[in-house]
Amino acid sequence: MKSEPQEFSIHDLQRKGKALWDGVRNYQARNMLRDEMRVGDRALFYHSNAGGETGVVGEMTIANAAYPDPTQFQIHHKYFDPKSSPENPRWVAVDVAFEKAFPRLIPLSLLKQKKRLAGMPLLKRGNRLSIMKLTKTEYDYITTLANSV
DNA sequence: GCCAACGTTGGC
DNA sequence: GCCAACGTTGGC
Repeated sequence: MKSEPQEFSIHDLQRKGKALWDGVRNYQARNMLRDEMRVGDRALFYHSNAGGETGVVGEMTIANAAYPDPTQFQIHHKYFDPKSSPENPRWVAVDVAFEKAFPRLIPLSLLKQKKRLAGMPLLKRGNRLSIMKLTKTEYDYITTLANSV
């Protein structure tokens, strides 16, 4: 799950313990939040658009299944969507819980070097989704990298 | 700041 | 439904 660290970082999540993962405004990503995420699922936290600090930074778990993203109804919020309504909400959010911050960032450049990660949507050309599935094998391998880099 | 690659909007 | 224009994402 991607977030720009200047917006919301792993350290923000660490401080809060639990947080609303809001602002997803892409249908494909929304469908994954809504249809595929269950309480207890594990997720990697990815810092996007972070200059030299772009990459995977930690782990979290899904603490609450998808429900309507409250920010879509807040007129002055940057995630406000005038086309959405409480009766017919368009966007959903989940709650995430902090698990761990890696001792150091796993840079995107390193992920790209690993042949066994080549199938990850994150590394596919042109992919801009902020929510992506990964296999258990990929997940475990990345957490291994976190401990060995 | 640049720009490729998308996604969305809206005229027709 | 087509498609041009525009907006966004996100790596570099």
